[in-house]
Amino acid sequence: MARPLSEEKREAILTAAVDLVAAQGTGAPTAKIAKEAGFAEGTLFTYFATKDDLLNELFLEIEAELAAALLDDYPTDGSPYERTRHIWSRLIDWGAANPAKRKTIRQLKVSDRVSEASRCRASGLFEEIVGRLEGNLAGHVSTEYDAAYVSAILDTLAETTLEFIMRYPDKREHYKRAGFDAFWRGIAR
Amino acid sequence: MARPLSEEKREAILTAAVDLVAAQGTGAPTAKIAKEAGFAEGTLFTYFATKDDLLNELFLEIEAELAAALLDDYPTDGSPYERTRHIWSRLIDWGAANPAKRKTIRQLKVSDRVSEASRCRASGLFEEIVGRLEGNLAGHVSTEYDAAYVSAILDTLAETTLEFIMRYPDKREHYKRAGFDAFWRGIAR
Amino acid sequence: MARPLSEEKREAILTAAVDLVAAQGTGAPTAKIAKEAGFAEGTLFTYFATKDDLLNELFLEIEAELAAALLDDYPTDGSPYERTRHIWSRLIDWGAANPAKRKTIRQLKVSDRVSEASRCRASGLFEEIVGRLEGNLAGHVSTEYDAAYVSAILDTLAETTLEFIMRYPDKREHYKRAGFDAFWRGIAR
Amino acid sequence: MARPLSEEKREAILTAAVDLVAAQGTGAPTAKIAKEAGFAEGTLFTYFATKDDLLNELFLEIEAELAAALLDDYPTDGSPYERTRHIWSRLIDWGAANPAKRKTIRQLKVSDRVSEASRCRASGLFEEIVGRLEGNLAGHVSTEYDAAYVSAILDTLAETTLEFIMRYPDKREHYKRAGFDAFWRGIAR
DNA sequence: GATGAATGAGAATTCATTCAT
DNA sequence: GATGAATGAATTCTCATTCAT
Repeated sequence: MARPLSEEKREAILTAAVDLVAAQGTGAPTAKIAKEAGFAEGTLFTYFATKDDLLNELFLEIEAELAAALLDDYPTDGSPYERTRHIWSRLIDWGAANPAKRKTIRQLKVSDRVSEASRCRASGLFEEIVGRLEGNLAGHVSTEYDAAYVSAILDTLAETTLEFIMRYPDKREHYKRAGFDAFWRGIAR
Repeated sequence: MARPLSEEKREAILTAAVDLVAAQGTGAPTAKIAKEAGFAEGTLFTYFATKDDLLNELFLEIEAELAAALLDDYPTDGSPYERTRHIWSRLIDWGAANPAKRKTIRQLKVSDRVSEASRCRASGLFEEIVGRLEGNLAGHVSTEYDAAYVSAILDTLAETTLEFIMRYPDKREHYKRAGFDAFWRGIAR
Repeated sequence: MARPLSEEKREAILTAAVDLVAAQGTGAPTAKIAKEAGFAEGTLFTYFATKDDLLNELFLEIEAELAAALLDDYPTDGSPYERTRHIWSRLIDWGAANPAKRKTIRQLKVSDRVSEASRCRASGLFEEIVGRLEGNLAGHVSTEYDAAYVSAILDTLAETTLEFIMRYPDKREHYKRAGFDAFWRGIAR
Repeated sequence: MARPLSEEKREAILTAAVDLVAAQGTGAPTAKIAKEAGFAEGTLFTYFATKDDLLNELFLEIEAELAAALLDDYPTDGSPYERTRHIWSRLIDWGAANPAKRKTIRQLKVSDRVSEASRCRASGLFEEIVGRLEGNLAGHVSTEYDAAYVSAILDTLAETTLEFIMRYPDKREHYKRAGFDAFWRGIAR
C-alpha cells in the first residue's frame, strides 16, 4: 500500500500548514500546525517524517491543485485566444479564491527548505499546461518568446494582477481583463 | 567619543546579512551574520537593536539602492520610449549585478518581520520613479492601466526576465530586449 | 495521554528552585534549576511557561505551605494565649526546619518579578490566621494595634528570632520564648 | 592619596545606583547606573573596579549614613527612655525620608554579592549604637534579651513600622509611637 | 496509531568588562 | 580621566524530533 495512513488526516495537517505558513512563513512551528489540525504534536510526524518533508509535500500539493485548476473545464473546442484566456481566468479565479495558498507558495518558493527535486516535480506538473499554451499561441506569439518564458510571464502577470485585485476587490474584472490584455498584446508578433 | 559607530561596520553587517538572508531566509542566525561580517555576536546589536530592526533596515537600504540605481544617469532629454527603456535597463542591470540582493528582497517581501511602515517607506522611495514612468507613458499607455499597476508590471516582468537571464546568461541581451518589448507592447493603447 | 505532567516533577523543579534562589537570588539560571531537579533545560518550561511564572508559583507554594503549617494541629480549645503561642511556635518551628524556603521567600519578597497579584493571593492565604490572631488577642491587645500591624509584628519578630536561632542553635528554646514574650508584652494593653 | 578620583562623581554613581537597585534589584545593569549618573558606561569602572565592588560600597555607604543619622543630635543628657526613643525616632525619620535607600539595603542584605566582610564592617558601624542602647536599657530590659537581640528587634520593628507608615502616611505619628511602645514594653523586665 | 512530555541544540539578547581613541 | 564600541559568555526561551505510555 502506498499510503496506509488516513489520507484525511494527512490533508488536515496540510490544510493547517497552509494557514500557518502563509501567516508566519516556513518558521511556523510544527506543534502549532498539528494543534491547528486538531492533533497532538507528535502525530504530525507519523504523516510526515520531518518538517522539510511536510513543507515539500505541501508545496507539491498546492502546485498540483493549481495545475489541475488551470485545466479544469478546459475548452478544447475554443479558439486559441479563448483557450489561453481560460487558463488566465482559472489562474486569477483560483488565486483570488485561495489567498493563503498563494501566500504559502510564495513563501515556499523562496525557501531553501524546498528541494531542487521538489521544484523539478512541480515544474513537471505544469508541463501539460505549458504545452497547451505553446500550442495555443503558435500563431500569435512573437518568435522572441520561448514557451517557458511565455509561461513565466503569464504566471507573474497573474500574480501581480492578483495583488491589485486583493487590494481593490471592486475592480476585479477590470484588472483581470487588463492583465490578460497586457499579456496577449505583450507577447504578440 | 571613544570609537564612533562606524558607518563602514554597519555596512559590513548589512552586506553579510544580504548573503545570509539570500541563502537561508530571514531565519539566518544573527550570530552567523555577525561572524560573516567579522564581528563578535554582540557587536551586531550595537548597530541594530533587534534582528527585526536589522531586517527592516536591510530592506530599506536595498530598496533605496535600487531606486537610486534606476534614476542614475537618467536621460532627461530622451524620448519617452528611451527614458522608459533606461529605467528598464537599469532594473535589469542592477538585478543581474546583485543577485543576492534581489533574493534577499524577495525573502523580505514575504516576511512578516518587515513592518507595514517599512513597506510604506520603501514605496515612497519609488514615488519619483513611478511619477516619471507615468509621465513617459502618458501618450503611450492604454487607459486600462493606472500608474501603480504599470509600475508593478514593469517590476514583475523584470524579475521574471532576470530569472531567465540568470539561468541562460548567454541570452542576456535577448531576454532583456524581449522583456521590455513585452512590457511596451503589453500596456500600449 | 502519553506521559502526564507529573505533580512530582513539578515539585522537584520547585524544590530545586528553592535551593538555588535561596543561594543566588532570583538571578539563579533556569538551566541550573532544571539540572538540579534532574531534568533537561527545556523540561522546566513544560512545567512553567516562563521563569517569572516559576518564581511566582514558587512564592505562592511556599507561602501556602507556611500558612498551612501555622494552623496545623491548632488548639481550638486552648486559651487565647495558648492559641497565639501555638501560631508562634509553628512559625519558629517551620522557619527553623526550612531555612532555604525562608531565604527564598525573602528573596522573592524584594523582587519585582513577583507580581502584585501574587502578593495579594499570598496575603489571602494568611487571612484566616490574621482573623484568628485578632480573635485571640481581643482581650489582650492595646487599642493602638490593628490586626494587620499585630500580624506583621508577629511575623517580623519571628524572622528576627529565627536569625538568632540559626546563629545560636543551642539557644533555640531561649530565643523562641524570649521572642514570644517580647511580642505578647509588646502589644499588651 | 587615598582617593584621587572625584568624590563628587563617585557619589553621583552611588546615588544613581540607589535608585536602580531599589527598583530592579542587584540585577540593575551598570550601564544604566552610569547613564543615570550622567556618565558613560565605562566611567563607572574607573570609580569601582567591578560591579560587586560598587554593590559592596553602596551597602556600606548607606549603612554608614544610617548609623550617623541615628546618633545625630543625640541627647546625651536625656533619660534612658528619651535616649532610646531618640534612636527610634531617627530610625523612623531616616527611613521615611529615604525609601529608596531602605529598599536598596533590603535588596543588598539578601544578595550573595555583598560579602561577609562587608556585612561585618557594616555591623561595626552600629557598634556604638548597640553599646549606647545597651547602656540605656540596662535598668529596663529583661535579662532574656542580649544587646544584639534587642538591637535586632528594634531594627526589625522599625522596618515593619515604616512599611505601615508608607502605606498609611496619615497615621505616621500613630505608628511611630505604637511601634516604639511595642518595643519598650516588649523587652521590659 | 495517537499522545504529549522530554530532550537539548540552537536563537536572540543582555551585560560586565576592556581598551582604543 | 572620560568615552562608548567591542567582546563573548551567559541567559531565557523555542522547537523539531523521539519515545514511553
